[in-house]
Amino acid sequence: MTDPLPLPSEAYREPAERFAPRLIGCQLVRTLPTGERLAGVIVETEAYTGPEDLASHAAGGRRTARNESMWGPPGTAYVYFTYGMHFCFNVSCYSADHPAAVLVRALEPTEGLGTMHALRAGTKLRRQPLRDRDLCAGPGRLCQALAIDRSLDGTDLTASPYLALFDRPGGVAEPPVRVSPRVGLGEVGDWKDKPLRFVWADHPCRSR
DNA sequence: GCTGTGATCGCCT
DNA sequence: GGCGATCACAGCA
Repeated sequence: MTDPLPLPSEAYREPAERFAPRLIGCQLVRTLPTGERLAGVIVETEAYTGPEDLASHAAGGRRTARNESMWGPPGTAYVYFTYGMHFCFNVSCYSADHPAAVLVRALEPTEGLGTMHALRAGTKLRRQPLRDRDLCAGPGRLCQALAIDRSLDGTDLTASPYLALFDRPGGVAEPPVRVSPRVGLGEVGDWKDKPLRFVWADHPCRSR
């Protein structure tokens, strides 16, 4: 197998429904201001295809200060805050001025697990010890574990020293991917049922 | 494993 | 003023 290379720029130009499964098995690397590396392999994603997608923050072509990064060039990080306490990390794709993005929902943590545990511990007491496989098993969890917040919104993932994506290593089997409807959506008609969620089948680090 | 519920606040209507 | 691309916990199977 070969060492992981940066995800090539043409990969980001795919439509979200193709880019989302393409990201499964790729590596997300977060470098802290201290220089410490935190990393994980992507095991779960969701596609938000464009203005026609009623579940998207950009449904109907909505463009606001909050979702501006969805409209950025392919490879722009879109980080938003939700439920009063969580961040979610997305990667914009397809083309500039087209609001398509892929939500990264879960990672298998591979580097910096000690720091991830510290970041996830936060201020609240935890009754059960946190298992490694649960460190990044959800969109809010992985942002907390990798110290991703609104300050990274708009980051160019193809050129940032702080946040980067690497391709799957060559010479290893392609991960088995299970496709299903997206989760956590409100009333969005047909779009609720479309198969736009991609999960590494039976991976222990997928979200529940 | 599953289900129900409270927490908490920026953003849009 | 209402709600959300969620999480953790309790209680039950």
